[in-house]
Amino acid sequence: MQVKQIAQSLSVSADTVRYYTRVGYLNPARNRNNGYKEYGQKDIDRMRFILGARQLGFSVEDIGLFIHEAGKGRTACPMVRDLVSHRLKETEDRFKEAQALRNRMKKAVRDWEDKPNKVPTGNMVCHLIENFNA
Amino acid sequence: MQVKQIAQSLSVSADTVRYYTRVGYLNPARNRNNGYKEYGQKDIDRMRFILGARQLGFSVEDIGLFIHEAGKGRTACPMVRDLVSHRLKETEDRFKEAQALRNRMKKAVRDWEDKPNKVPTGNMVCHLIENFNA
DNA sequence: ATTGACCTGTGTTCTGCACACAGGCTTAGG
DNA sequence: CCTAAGCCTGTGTGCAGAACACAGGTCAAT
Repeated sequence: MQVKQIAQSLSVSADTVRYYTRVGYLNPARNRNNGYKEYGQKDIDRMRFILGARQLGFSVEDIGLFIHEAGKGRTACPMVRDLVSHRLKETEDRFKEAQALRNRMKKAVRDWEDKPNKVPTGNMVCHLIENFNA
Repeated sequence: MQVKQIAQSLSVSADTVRYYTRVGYLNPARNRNNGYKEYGQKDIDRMRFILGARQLGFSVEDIGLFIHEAGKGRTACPMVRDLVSHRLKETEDRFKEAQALRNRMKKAVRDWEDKPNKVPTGNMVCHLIENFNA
């Protein structure tokens, strides 16, 4: 199974598969004839794990820790539990930040509705932005 | 005024100031003696514009467009108005995505509360992740 | 003059892929 | 048997928006 094939069967790009291979999370065999990477069921299962973890907000590095731990025959579950709360906090922060930004932007759009365009004066670039109050 | 000083007076890092200088948005003079960059009021005003624009979700590249336009003596306001709605949509998307991710993560934490840790079996890395249903 | 603390500019690193590119493979036609 | 077209491959590089590393310069106090 070549890179394109496994990529398609998991609905990701071939580059994504190459990336996870590059960082060592997938370990395809090599075709002796042409040097192409040969992926198998093990790689598919591994990819599913990776994609599942990404869907839960874990970083690629986190996933490496899990894989490493499991590779030594030990349970990675405690690490998963520990890290998820950390990542959840980060996500919560990003969520709130995006929300606040969205609100600022909406306010800007409203405020600007009845303001004119102006030619730049002095060091001013755009009065809309410079005079906007968060 | 050296980089550290302007950075502090605007509550950003010196690296941030260096960055905007590197991309050409700030144009400090050079101290003939030591080659250090010398920032002035113009740079402070420019930095304020940049930071204000960043607060409104504009990309660094967007800001470059505004500066370029204003530099030619033309009003950048129409570009600002055009771009803000585009960026607002992006922000809205990121907001929703962060929200969805947060909810998935919260559900995972709840679901996992009454599930045990398990030693990895076969190609499985962590059953918590592998068996989680979004 | 010399120490030591601080500061500087430049180059490199980060995330998670996407893209560029030269070359190899495969298949249809001649 | 050869060739041409067209897909595929691995490797190397690029991206935002800074943060970090580092060798060396500067400056006040000795």
